[in-house]
Parts: sequence; C-alpha cells; structure tokens
Amino acid sequence: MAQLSDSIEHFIKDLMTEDAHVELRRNELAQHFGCAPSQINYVLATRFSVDHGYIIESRRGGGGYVRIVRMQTRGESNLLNILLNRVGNSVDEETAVAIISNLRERDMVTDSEAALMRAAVSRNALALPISAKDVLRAAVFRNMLVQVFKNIEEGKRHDV
Amino acid sequence: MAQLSDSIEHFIKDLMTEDAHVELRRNELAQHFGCAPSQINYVLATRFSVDHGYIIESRRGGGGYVRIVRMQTRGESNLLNILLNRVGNSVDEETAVAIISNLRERDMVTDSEAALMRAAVSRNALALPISAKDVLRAAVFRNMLVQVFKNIEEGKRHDV
DNA sequence: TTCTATTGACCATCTTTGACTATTATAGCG
DNA sequence: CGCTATAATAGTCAAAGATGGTCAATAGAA
Repeated sequence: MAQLSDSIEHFIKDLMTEDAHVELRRNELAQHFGCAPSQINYVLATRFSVDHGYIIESRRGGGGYVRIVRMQTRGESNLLNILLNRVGNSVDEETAVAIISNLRERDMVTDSEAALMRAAVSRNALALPISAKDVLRAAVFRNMLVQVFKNIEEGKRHDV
Repeated sequence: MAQLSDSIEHFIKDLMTEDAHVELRRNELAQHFGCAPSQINYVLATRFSVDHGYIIESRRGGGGYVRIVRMQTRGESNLLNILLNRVGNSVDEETAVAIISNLRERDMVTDSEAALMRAAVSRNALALPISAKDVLRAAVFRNMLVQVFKNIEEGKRHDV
C-alpha cells in the first residue's frame, strides 16, 4: 500500500543515498505531496526517529529548515538504543559514569568529551533543591548520548 | 539557505579575520545587502552580543559608524571566572548557546565538544516538570565550563 | 476494533521591515 | 564667535512575514 507516509519516507531516503544528511523545507515537501505540513512531522517521528538511526534538527522562522541526519548503520546504532533504554527516565550517577567509561573504552568519545559528559551528569551539577535528580540526569544524559552518536556519524570527531 | 542575517554575519566575520575589530557604516552595509538598516542592528544583537564575545560601539550623526570589537581576555582562568559569573545561578538557553559559540570561536572547544555542551543545556534536555529550568541549566553549565578549562589546562584537547 | 495515517487549528521561533526617535556634525546666521 | 537649523547618521520597537512544532480529532486500514 503506497501510503502517503511511505512515499514521503522513500522520497527522503532517496535523497539520502549519497549523503548521510539532507536538509529540506517542511512546507515545500508538504506541498510537493499535497498534504498538511504536520504530515511531514508524522513521517519524521515514525520513520526517522533515533530508534531508526536518525536525528532531526530544525530551525523555524525565515530560512527555516529540517535536517535529517543518518547515524550508524552498523552495530553501534543498536548500541545507542541499548544505552538509551538503559538510561530510560532515570539513572544514578554511578551508572552514567560507567556508561561513559564504556564509550571511552570503545573510543567513541575522547578523554575531553568523556570528562565533559561526567561534568554534566555529576552530583555536583545536579545539586539542586529538587528531588528528581536521577530523572534530570537521565534527560541530560540521553541528549548527550544522542549527540555522541551523531558526531560519530558526521565524522566530526577528529576536528581541529 | 543563506539567510540575509547569516550572510551579513559572515561578511562581518570575514572582515575581522585579520584585525580584532572593524568599523563600518550601517547604512552602507544595509545598502550593500539591499535591506533595511535596522537589519544590521538585528544581526549585531543576535550574533555579536557580549556573550558571543563582541562589543559594539557606535556613533550617530555625520561621520557616524559602527565598530565591532572582538573581546580579548588576559589568560584563560580569568575568562573562566567571567563566564562562571555570567552564568551565575540561572541562565537561559540563548545565553548558554552564545557562550558556547564564543568558546568555539576562541578554539577552546572542538565542534564535538560544543555540540555536547549544547545538548546538555538544550531545552530538550531540561524538558521536565520542574519550573527552575534556568537554574538547573546554570548548574549543569557551570560544571561543564569548569571542565572545559580543566581539559585545556591538562592539554587534553588535542586528543585522537 | 485497534492501530496507523491525515488533517487542521493553534503555538513557537526567527527574520525583515518601517515608522519614529536620538545623536552628532556642519553650514549659515546674527 | 555662539546659536540654530539642517543634514547625516545610528537606535528602538512593534508589526508583519516566514517557517517549523504540537496535539487532539478524524479517517482509514488491518
């Protein structure tokens, strides 16, 4: 069944056969397919999620865009999902630190990056008068994990 | 998608590759880009703020000008204190992002590190059912700032 | 029925413009 | 020379324009 969503999905994937990322105008794409703009979001959410190995970035306003970035196609994208799952909605510092060490051992982050991540999830960073520290840490950490994997795919690790 | 604002930003930064400051006529620049003069102010406000590491000086009337100066600091430990102070107990995302881009421009963090930091302070990371997001962001961010400087100190930036 | 897909109304964010304001230099006047 | 009018600049701010995001209701497929 050539659903609209499927067509849009294939259209985008065709655009990505060369490059690991595309940038497009949500409204243009919607117009091209004669559908509501929010349909594009639906496709992105259901077919280009982190689980599927993609990351979406976007910007509103004049000159706005939606960028779709493909992450690993091999075992590691699976690793990201495992880690995100492990983290879930709440992690303690010990676990987070362990995961970071693991990423370092796999050489997926540099020493500096690992240190930065530890800084962000440390007790100290989250020493606030709120009780949900683990929840918070998980939210921050998840975001950073996704970022790490995106960097790897974009080949941005060996910069400067 | 070279936005007008982006073009103007790059134009100005190109002018500054040599010198740490440029002086220009607002109206001339606006005419060069075929836009309203106030557009220039918009670019200055959004891309050349103090948090981005620039200072704007200007003068009206005949022979008026706009001068853009890249801030310089004596020694990095001093900068750390300035930034920690700036962050204080609460920062909004915009400011945090500006500071991160400032660190990047000074080549004090790599692209990956900057991206990690952005991930940690993003709205998304802190999308929690608590109201004190800015406070929280400040806490996380302060910790990362300290770490950045520590990384530099330890000479660990130029890692594989 | 239940899961997936579509749409539309309403929201958030970023950019660009224009009308109005503020400041400074200079030419002309007394 | 001192004052004033005018011209030449730049600044502010709010409105309009240009995008994209969310979510709940509805429709369609399995």
